[in-house]
Amino acid sequence: MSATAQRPLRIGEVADLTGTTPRTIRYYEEIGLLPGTTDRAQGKHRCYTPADVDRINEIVRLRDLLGLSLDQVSKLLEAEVARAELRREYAQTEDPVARRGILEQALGHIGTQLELVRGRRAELHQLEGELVQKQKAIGERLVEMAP
Amino acid sequence: MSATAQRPLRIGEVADLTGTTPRTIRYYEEIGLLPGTTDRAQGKHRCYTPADVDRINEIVRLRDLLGLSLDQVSKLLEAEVARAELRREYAQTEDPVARRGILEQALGHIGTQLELVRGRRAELHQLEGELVQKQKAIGERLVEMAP
DNA sequence: TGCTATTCTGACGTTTACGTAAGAATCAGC
DNA sequence: GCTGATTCTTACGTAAACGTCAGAATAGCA
Repeated sequence: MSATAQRPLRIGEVADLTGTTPRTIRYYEEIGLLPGTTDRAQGKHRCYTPADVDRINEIVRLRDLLGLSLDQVSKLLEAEVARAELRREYAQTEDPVARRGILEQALGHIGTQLELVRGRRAELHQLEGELVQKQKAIGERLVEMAP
Repeated sequence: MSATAQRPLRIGEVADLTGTTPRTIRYYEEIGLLPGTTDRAQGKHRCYTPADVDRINEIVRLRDLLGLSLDQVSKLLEAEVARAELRREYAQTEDPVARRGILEQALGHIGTQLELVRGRRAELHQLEGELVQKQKAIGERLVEMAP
């Protein structure tokens, strides 16, 4: 496999990759949005993986696109943390009933997020319609004015 | 014409109608987002029209749906002062060229708003797509599990 | 091993968008 | 004209989401 640079990332690089700042990343860790790198001696540099970058990008998107507070994002992603937990369980159980239940729960969490996104999109659609109406109205007045 | 209650509205009513508070409305006036009711003696109650309600609703929607700062909203709506100025000019000029210019400017502003709304909607569309992908993946695993 | 860039940990500062409280004034109804 | 509800102005308070600064420590490199 061609390695995509497995070198651990430092906080500054991650900040650049996610359009944030080191301070922001530390803050997210501070409020529990990001996992405090559990095995890290006091004073040592934090290091991150591409997966962490994905996660931060996800946070930023929920924050910016849906206008959620970090608290709300946290709750929404708690479902995701729960999913990670569930995946661990999933790998460890053989019981097909349990596995099915876990997957179905995951489906539910994604469903919640989809509802939010679709709701927001519908509102924007409505707003767009009204703007187009205004546009038309003005356009007509312009036409009436000077044919 | 059946009158739709031409009685001027007070700040508390407007707040209820727009899902805001009197404080918020005064604040918007304070920062120039709403017109300081020009003809109002110090200490007298503010009074509003249904048009004002519409305007506040517009502000709230831009704020909430697009996540714009009040400063950005202000710019997007052309600081109320400038708008009032334009309306005055529009009403006072007979020059069709000037009137056309003003209307065209209005069209431009609406165009800007439309771009924002559509852009945001596209981003949400993208996010929705990714969520649906995840959903499908899980769904397939469920099907594979127990047909 | 030494140097320089980056990061670390507090801790206080800042901005936005209001909330809240106080005391006086206004307004609608009786 | 009185009264109770609402509003007025002024001013300080607040929560969220970081910014910024200081002084020490670390990491990568020559």
